[in-house]
Amino acid sequence: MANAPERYNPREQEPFWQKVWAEKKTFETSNDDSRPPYYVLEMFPYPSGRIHMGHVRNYTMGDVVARFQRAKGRNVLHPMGWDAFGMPAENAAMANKVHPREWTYENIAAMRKQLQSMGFSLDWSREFATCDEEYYHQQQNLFLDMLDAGLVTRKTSKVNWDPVDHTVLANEQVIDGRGWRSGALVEQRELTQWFFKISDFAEDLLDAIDRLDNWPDKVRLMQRNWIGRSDGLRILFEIAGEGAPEKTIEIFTTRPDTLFGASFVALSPDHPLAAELARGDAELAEFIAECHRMGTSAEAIETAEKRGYRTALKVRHPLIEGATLPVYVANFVLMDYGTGAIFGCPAHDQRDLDFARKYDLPVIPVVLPADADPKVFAIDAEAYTGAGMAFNSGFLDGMEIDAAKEAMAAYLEQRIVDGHPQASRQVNYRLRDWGISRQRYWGCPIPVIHCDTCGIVPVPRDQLPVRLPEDVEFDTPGNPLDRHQGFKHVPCPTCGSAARRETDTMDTFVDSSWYFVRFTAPRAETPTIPEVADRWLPVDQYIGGVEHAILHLLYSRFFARAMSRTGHMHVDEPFKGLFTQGMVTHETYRDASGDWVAPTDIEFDTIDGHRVARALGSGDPIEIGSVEKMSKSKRNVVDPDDMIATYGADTARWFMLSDSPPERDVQWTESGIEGAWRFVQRIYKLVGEATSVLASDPVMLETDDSRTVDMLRAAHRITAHIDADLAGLRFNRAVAQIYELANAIQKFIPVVAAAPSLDSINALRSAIERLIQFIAPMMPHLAETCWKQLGHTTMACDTPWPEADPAYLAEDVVVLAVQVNGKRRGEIEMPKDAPSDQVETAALSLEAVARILDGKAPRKVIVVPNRIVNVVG
RNA sequence: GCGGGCGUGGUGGAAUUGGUAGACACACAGGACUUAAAAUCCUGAGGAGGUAUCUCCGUGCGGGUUCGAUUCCCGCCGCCCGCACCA
Repeated sequence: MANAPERYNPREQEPFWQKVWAEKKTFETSNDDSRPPYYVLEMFPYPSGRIHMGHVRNYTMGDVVARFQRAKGRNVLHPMGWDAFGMPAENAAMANKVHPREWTYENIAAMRKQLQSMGFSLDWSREFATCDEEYYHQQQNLFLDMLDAGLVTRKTSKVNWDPVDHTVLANEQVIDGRGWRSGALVEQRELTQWFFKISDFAEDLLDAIDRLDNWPDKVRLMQRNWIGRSDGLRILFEIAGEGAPEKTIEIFTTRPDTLFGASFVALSPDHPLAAELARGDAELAEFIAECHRMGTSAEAIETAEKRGYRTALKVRHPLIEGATLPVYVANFVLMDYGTGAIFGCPAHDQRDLDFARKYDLPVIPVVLPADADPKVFAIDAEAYTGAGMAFNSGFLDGMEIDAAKEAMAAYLEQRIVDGHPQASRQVNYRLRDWGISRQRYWGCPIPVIHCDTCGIVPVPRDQLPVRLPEDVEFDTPGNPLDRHQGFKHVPCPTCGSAARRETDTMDTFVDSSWYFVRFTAPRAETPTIPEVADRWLPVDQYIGGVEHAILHLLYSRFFARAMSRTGHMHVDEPFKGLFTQGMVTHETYRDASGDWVAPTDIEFDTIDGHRVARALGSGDPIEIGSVEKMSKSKRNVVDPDDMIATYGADTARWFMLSDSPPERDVQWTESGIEGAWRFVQRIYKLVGEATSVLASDPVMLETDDSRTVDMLRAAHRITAHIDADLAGLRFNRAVAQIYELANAIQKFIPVVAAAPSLDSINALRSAIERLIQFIAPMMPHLAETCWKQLGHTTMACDTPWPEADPAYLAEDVVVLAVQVNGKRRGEIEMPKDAPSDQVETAALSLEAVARILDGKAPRKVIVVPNRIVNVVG
């Protein structure tokens, strides 16, 4: 290339190629395509107004996967959309008097432009926002289908109320007793709410985790714990004496083996029996009221001591003739787990022990640790919860815990109390139904009508969608829909009398629980086209932040099941492969007064090998602080737009993929981005040099220079590595391999230039073309520019992925390390697969080995073929 | 408290099933080019000692298994994450 410019200019090249891809519809995906499908998806963004570095990292990874799979011959679906309902739009409406719709769509337009400037291979023809009428219309259809299928329920229960956002939160959305979004301390309120019956699927959601073998173990474990299966026993305790409102109390336990150590029974303050007893006991009523005031925030729970109120009731011990146990109402017993009642065995449960010490109840050890002496074994301040053998326990004595549990269950199941078996096996889950009612405007309206005569009436399908009204006020807190007379007051669809429209909207997590299905047929007039959904799903590779390990991923797994049950598709697990990427971090800086300072306001220097920072302009000293997740409050945010303007998208993409393993946090550094920039320029220069050498006339046909074969060997070896690394999402390792290839080519170019042969020119062409193809998924614009310069008229992104030729991978000579007593003392070069005795002889003949052996014969020689020899002296 | 993960040069990080620790990059130092700087290119480098060949020590700490341990086992120390009155 005669007039090739010195430097690569991304400001010219990037928009150019983006325009070409858009015009050629390069990345638009057809549902009818004979190539095998591959669905790669990154978690779609909330349209906050600007993309951040976390988006850049997330979508760059997804784009590498998409472009790689595309080059490997797959029909790739790689869509993008917007998780567009939610509170921030309403907050903006309140603060700036702008309608949430307007605010949201403006943000989407701005962010779409930013994403497009990154050059992602997205199919923009499938784009939608969850606040699009089309989308929430279909979501209302789904809701009604789920209602018909019995997957939706309405119940009155205690709910988490966020006093700042004026709305209800699901359990999953309460973090450390605070609203996940507002951060406000959550209150408990009694409300009637809509629920999805996710707990119906608890068993299946749990079992199927075992088969999600392309998910991180960490996420699988978190989901397992969240579902929280525990196997236990419900046991009936007979109430002793007369005058009690009931004959029995049913408790739940996972430790029936410790029943002989029971010393009390405790009821939840919300237990119906407790309420009944309180009617005749003012003091108990006061105690229960006090418990309710206590709140259930994490802080309240942690600081609350175990407290109980001793009722007049006693129950008979199920096994010990004549023995009775006192019945307490205790503040630590939860009504919505198990039966709301427990038996306490203080010796083997810390909480029960604390309670027993406080109220001076007996502590009877019934599990003996392996080495303990039964005569002296006693419980002091710590309960024994480990393994051991039952003792003090009648027919259980001598059994290990598991056997004792089983024996107790089998025994009690046979006994009849009050007409029922005394015990029944019970599986309990921590997972609760998913409350989806939100008292907000900017969400998907729940399509039902409340009629005093007909009850709950679904909005007829031909009247869908229930549209969000435009004319709403955000001046007062609370739900604008509830104040909107035209929206709220409607005739009953069944009887025609005056009725009330449901004014709650759905939790925005509903929107994100099926968007990945909708992408397969985004304009369908039904929620899905089942055969199309079945073809694409499950998503082959889903990529996003680990913060969604429970909420979003569990809800989506539930939705896939619900949608399968209602016939919208036939795939139970939505995401075959899951990858959770790390965060983007940056150093933090503070000035003398302790205020955070933005990196753009600082200049850096190196003094005595130490980095020092000064404020731009004033020159005041700045303290370099810890590396933290980029956040506005710490002012350590770097704007992707600035990076793209300065270095271009490819440089930002390359930096995001280099060095740090994708699942770990990556630290954004100025030197790192500079390094990426230099590599972009280096590749460009290398291609320029290679191009001129490739154009030279070969002076001979073949070459006897071994460096040509070495070049090909390296190129093919690296091809194999990169292939495996990209398939396994080990981008940082692929990057290292690409550097090696670039280094090898750089050394090879002068070799070819000095003595161009047909052989060496072909080897160089093969190597440099591979290099460009390897960088193509990572730096697509640079790759296209280079590809063109290498004389191609087709695009790099349309070129099949290069293969590694096994002939070049096979080594005929290997270097084996030689150890003496496990210490490396030298190496030998041997033909591949040389017989062990030859290897041994060669190793022993090494001077260093002979010197250390000092004439003595080795005791043993271990030969690991083609790897290592260890001489044991 | 329960559960899980991590700990390797100045830095980010490599290292198949236990088999040559430190690939690749960043930063650094020296050199070349330049009036000079930037850019670029070349060279060096885990630590200690030695002119060099070389020797010793080295993957948080202490043990163990093994011909051989960053990798497996046991016990500590430190950091990070998740759950948290779930009976």
